[in-house]
Amino acid sequence: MLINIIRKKIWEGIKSIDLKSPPKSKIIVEYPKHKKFGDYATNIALSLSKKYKINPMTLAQKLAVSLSSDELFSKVNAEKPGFINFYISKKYLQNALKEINKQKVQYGSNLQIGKGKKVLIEFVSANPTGPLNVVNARAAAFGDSLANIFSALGFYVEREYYINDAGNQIDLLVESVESYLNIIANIDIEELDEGYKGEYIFDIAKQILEIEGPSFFNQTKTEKYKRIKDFALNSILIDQKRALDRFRVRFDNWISESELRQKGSIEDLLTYLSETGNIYDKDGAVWLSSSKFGDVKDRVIMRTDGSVTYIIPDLAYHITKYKRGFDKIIDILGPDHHGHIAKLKAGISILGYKASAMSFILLQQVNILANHKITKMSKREGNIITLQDLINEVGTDVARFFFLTRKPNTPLDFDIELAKKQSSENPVYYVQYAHARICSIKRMAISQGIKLHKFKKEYLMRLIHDTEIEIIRHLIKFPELIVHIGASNDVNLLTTYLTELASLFHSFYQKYKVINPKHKELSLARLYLCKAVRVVLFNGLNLLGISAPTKM
RNA sequence: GCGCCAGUAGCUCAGCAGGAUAGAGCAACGGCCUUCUAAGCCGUAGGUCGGAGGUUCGAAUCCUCUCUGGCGUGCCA
Repeated sequence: MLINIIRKKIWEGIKSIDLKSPPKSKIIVEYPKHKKFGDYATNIALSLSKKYKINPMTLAQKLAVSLSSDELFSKVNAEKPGFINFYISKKYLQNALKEINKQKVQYGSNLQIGKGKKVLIEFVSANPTGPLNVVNARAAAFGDSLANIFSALGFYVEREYYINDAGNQIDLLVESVESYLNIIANIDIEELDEGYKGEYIFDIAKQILEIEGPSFFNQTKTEKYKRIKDFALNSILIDQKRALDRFRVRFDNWISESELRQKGSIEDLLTYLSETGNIYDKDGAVWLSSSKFGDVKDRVIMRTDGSVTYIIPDLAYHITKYKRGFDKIIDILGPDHHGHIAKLKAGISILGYKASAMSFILLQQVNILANHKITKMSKREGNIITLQDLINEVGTDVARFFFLTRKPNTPLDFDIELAKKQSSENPVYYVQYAHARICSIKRMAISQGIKLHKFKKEYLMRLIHDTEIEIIRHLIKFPELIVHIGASNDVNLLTTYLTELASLFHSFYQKYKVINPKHKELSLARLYLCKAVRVVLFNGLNLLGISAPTKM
């Protein structure tokens, strides 16, 4: 990456100037906000000036002079307070296209970063009590794209979905279905007040009756419970998977809570916890001393009735993540799991695992706006907008892009009406259109006998206009951006980046003609530039899980 | 009460690995299709970055306080 090359050169420059001892501080190289300050800039002279008691400007000038002979730069300037601004030479930029077009789908990848380290990303993990909602959709888009980015950075990534198929909410689900069964069969007309109420519950009840017939009711209570539970869970999970599939999200692992419980992991965990001496009895319940490990207070882990609270199976589950040897464990959580993080971290520390290997990304809520008013959704009440609905309304590409333009921890108002109405003005189309345009140009070029295999690298000199150079400048930042996102999890920066690239390209398209049979060399050079833009648009969209159409 | 998140243009939001004149999209206004797709381009207008202090050569960005909104703070998951 260019940014690292520059860092290295600055470092060498510093050594060549006789400072008493070379500095240990990191060399920060950044993109200046304004073009007139060059392509890259460093504040190293400012940050070193204090330590060495030198005037920052003097130091900057010295460094600038020593670096300006490098052919990578057309100019190296020292500026006002003590910045050093680097202007990349046109020749370097022109030649950078070769690298992009050579690497193609690999461009932007950087396998050296992850070096095969194992990353586990758990996301969505919705309760199997109903269809996926819009927060789940946001999590799906975000988690999947983040996983794509980690893969591009050379990590070994697994996407994981944890199925909470045990606990109170499952009992409630079964009771809800049962009440509908009774209603359909005229055994009872009362709807369950506290139960889940969506149409899907009704459908499940109907299907059970269709399959089992009236003899269903002859079974014992426990038999019926098991029948309903198995059928309902299966049906809901299939539905969730189908929706995720349409959303282009595939999980590597589906981990079932009840299976974990069956394997005895809860008992093992409880035994281990009591051995560590971090649990105690109080008020007839068993408590975890989580407050000693950063939680705001101690938590009940076993109720007076002997059942365990949610934290225990979840902790048991998280231990498997460590045991499976992941170096980096990422949980993407919904807003309601906010209070859960401290407990989990405390538990992990108590058990002697490194809590620092875990990171939690909290997604804020998604409000659905209808008639410009927020509609409160509740799975219990069955009035949710599902992922399926969302895909039907706006499509996978739009929905994914929309979710990914926001950083995770800002709440997101999703105006369905607007998204539908403005679908032709949506930024995703803007980016996709740039891609489609390039494909269109390519088709036209071929039809006019201008073929890229006749391109020669000497033609690159013909790319001299600001707009052209500007595009290349942007293109070479792509790998740097992907690395940055891998470190910061700021997936939203990629959507911004692609929008900027599309904007530069549209501008170029408007200003210059690519195909001109009278100027074959120029045409081929521009075609080559287009190709590189297409590579980056394609790879970027691909990382976001969004299609790159060749025609629109 | 305590904790977390947010507060930036009329609206929705970027920017917050401290940097040099705070950005985009939508909405508004004015232009551009005989030429590779107008789902596009060019231009105009719009801001004391919630407020007050502090750290720094330098703060939208870091720290403290404060106001507003959301969420969490279950022997629910």
